[in-house]
Amino acid sequence: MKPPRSHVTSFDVAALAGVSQSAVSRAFTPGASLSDEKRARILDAARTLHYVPNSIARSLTTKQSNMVALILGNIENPFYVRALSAFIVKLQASNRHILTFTVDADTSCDDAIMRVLRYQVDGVIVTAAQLSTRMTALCHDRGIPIVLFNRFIPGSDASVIRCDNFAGGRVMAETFLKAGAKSFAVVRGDPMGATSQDRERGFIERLLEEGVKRKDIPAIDGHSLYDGAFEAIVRTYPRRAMLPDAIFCVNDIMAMAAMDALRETLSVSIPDDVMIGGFDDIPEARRWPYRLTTVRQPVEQMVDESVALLQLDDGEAPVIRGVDRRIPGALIERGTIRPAASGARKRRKRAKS
Amino acid sequence: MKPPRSHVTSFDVAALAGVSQSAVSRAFTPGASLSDEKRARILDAARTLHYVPNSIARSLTTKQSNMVALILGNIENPFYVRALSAFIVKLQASNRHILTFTVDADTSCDDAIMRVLRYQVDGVIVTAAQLSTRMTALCHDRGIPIVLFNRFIPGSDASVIRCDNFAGGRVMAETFLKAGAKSFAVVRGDPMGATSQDRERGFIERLLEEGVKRKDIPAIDGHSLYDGAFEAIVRTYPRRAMLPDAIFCVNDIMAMAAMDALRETLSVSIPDDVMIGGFDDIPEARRWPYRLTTVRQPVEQMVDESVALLQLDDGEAPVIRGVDRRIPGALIERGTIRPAASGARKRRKRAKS
DNA sequence: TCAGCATATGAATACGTATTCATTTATAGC
DNA sequence: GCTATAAATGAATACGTATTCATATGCTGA
Repeated sequence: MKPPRSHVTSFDVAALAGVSQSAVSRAFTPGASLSDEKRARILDAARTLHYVPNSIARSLTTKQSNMVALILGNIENPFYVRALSAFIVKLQASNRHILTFTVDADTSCDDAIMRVLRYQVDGVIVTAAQLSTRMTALCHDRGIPIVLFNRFIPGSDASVIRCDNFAGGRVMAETFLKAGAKSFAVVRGDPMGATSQDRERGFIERLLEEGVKRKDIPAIDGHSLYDGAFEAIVRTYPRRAMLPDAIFCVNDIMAMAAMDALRETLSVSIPDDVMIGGFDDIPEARRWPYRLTTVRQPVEQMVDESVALLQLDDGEAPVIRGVDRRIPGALIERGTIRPAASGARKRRKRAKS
Repeated sequence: MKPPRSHVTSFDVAALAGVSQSAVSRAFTPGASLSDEKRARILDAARTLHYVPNSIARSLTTKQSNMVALILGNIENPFYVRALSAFIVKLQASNRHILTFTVDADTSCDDAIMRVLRYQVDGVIVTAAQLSTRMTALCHDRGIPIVLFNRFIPGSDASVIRCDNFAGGRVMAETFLKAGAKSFAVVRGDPMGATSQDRERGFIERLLEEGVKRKDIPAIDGHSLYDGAFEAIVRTYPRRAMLPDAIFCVNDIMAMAAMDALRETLSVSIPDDVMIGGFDDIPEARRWPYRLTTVRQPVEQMVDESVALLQLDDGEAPVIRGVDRRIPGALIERGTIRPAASGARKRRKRAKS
């Protein structure tokens, strides 16, 4: 029975290999000056002793933890799960480790940040959570870059990477219009969240241009949750006659909830009785019961740009702040919106020449 | 412009508060011996200097990183997302931090373990990934507890917490039998994985007892993926006449895929033309298009027991090994299996007295 | 008032590595 | 063969905290 918890250190390896501790350290540092013969001998010794370098101690001297914090709310939304997954894969590939936090959806994540700070992380990514400007300042003071993923916090100088939600909303309106819709509704998520707001505003703006009255575009609160949207839809539309031509849900889970609700309670046929538009293009959206027409968020690209903004590789670069990158989404046409009316009889003005 | 990256240390705080560095350390250590007056003064000084204790340095002396590694494969399966979420919440509540890793589904996670080891984590949780016994030994040598979540690796002395998959499979068979099914099929996940195998074996065992021939229970490989199961079902059942009475899918995503596939390609009606059983009870399973009858895995309890097994709180306890806890699942009856035949004309033997 | 004890406090040190600096050894240029 | 340069090496130190040890202080009971 060997002594438990006896951590073998670089000194032990050094002793066995007959070299100095410095040499052992160098053997595990790529690019360090060390003869091949000695390196081989050290690695051998390390293997027989089951030596593994202690990253904690390493971080203490390097001041580089090689860790990135990921703070996320609302993990119920598959979109954020996809983003999480993409972040993990991407960061792992560059030999970085991920410290994951969840906070209650749309709660301030200040305490999470405080805990993150203690770990000297190399960067912070925040998604689906509130963040005070004080915390941003705290991070920036310490040279820790912080990027908001699909979040926008007014007054903050944190960098943000987001989908062009406003344009996406417009595209959805355009698509409904081309399909001949004349009455509308929008299911929104967090009424305070910029993401939901932007999508809604883009949608409405385009409709206003077409002469639709603002008061004729009712907003339904779905709270970005399946159940929330399901119940809201059931409550709002007790009878089929009350349905508009088209409903824009600001994200896909809520669109799926709306479809399920309408089909279950009113046996509605989609898109014949009502058209549905979503946003995100989560994997479920293309499945058979839904075949949702939606705006795809370019997750991979958004993740790539977020990580790039962290500048993980040159530690001395000043932290980038204040970037606000909007990446366009792409309309994915599936079965919940009728194809553009072929007769071209609906276009009032601004008809494509 | 203040000097960037200048980390304020406990010495700085000590200087400002007019005390020793030891005192500052004690001010941040609950239960340490320090006068209230001095503690208040130190916390004040810390606040004005924006001081935050450095957990890295702390971990170096305490040999406690307060971090737990979570290694997961197949994040596509919502069940594991739920587990992930539960783990994060639970560990976060006890002030622990989570280091997240993903590995390719059913790939060995040895390299992830190696990286984890470097961080001196207090515990490791592995789910949906292979793990060599060598790695288990490596962790145990270092006193790092490791628990397999819903995984079983023969020959390993890692502890495992899992659902009683075998019993769950039996229950599903029983339910099909009570509903009057006479022909069956099973969609399995990873043919090598113990989880999938156990569910399948339990299912088959119960059917054999009823006189069903083994060769009459075809197995279809769905690879635990939605798309995998969808395609396998389409390929296996080109015509409706070929369908058995009941199909047991060893997890819910594959059950959903099977339902979608059968409805889309054959316009099959469920449960009238064919009954479907799942396993997991993911949130999607209860949604309108599915209303899946399934075996619920008690995620919360499984997570609680997993964390308990880590013994995070008494660091000196020897690591628990070799535990194999099987927690029973619960049958959730919804709409994809007909209710038990009321005429009670089908029960041959072992009829409930 | 004093022994006896619990509490407060600071100096010093350990934790395990990376890295600087000085020294030695190999390499190249002529 | 000799100098100029580059590579290799080890000793020593820094990183920021927790903790041990010894000392000082306050408090109890007689």
